[in-house]
Amino acid sequence: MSLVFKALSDPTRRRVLELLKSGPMSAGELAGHFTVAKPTLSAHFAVLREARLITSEKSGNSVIYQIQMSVLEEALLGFAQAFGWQLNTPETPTPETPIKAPRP
Amino acid sequence: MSLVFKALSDPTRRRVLELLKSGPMSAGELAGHFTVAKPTLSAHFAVLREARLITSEKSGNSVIYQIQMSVLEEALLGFAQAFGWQLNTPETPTPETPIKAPRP
DNA sequence: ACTCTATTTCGATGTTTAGCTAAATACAAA
DNA sequence: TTTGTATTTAGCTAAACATCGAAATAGAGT
Repeated sequence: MSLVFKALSDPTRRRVLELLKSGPMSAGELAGHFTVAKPTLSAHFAVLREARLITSEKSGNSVIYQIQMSVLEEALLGFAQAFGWQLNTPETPTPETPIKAPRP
Repeated sequence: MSLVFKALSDPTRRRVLELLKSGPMSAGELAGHFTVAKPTLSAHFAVLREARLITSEKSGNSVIYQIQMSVLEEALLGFAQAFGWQLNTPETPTPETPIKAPRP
């Protein structure tokens, strides 16, 4: 959990996650959205990977990064619960308050 | 937002927030819950104060710390929204899915 | 095999962090 | 005013971090 929050404490890394939210993307493509040097960005990738927030996969001569939403969810959920809060993700609606299936 | 996440990236600081969740507490009282030296803890307080997650107030010869839930909420809410998530706090139930007031 | 492109590793540098002990400060109480 | 308690500041070390340019690596295509 500390690793996740540490990863989230940098704007560049949060932006990377946001970009990956739309779908997997190569390191180079990601780099196009930032002004920092590629080695710097590569280090950011490493931090995100260390926190298991992203996974990498080689494809040809480029590296495709993919977000791990479940890890992000779990960390935020865990923290929110400690404060009596409730986190609803689109994929995981809370059983107690179902949106669909209105009672007839 | 970065400051908040940075503050949350340390277990001791998260624990401090949890303790303060139950109500304001003096620095000494808080220190009783940790094994780290008091100056170290004081530095943690400074980080939390910098992120505006806590406020301090002198009372007699002790300092009372108080959590600022709104700041925590705002940061987490802002982040959750960027990911299409929804954060429900007890004080701020979402209008779209009211728990109380079932339709007759 | 060579070359081009993409990405990471390496090495250097400056900044930040967590932790400590010892000293300073602030206030209360005697 | 002196004493005692609570908290912070000062000064330090060791470890971690951010950033860069340059070099190394991996694969694709010729």
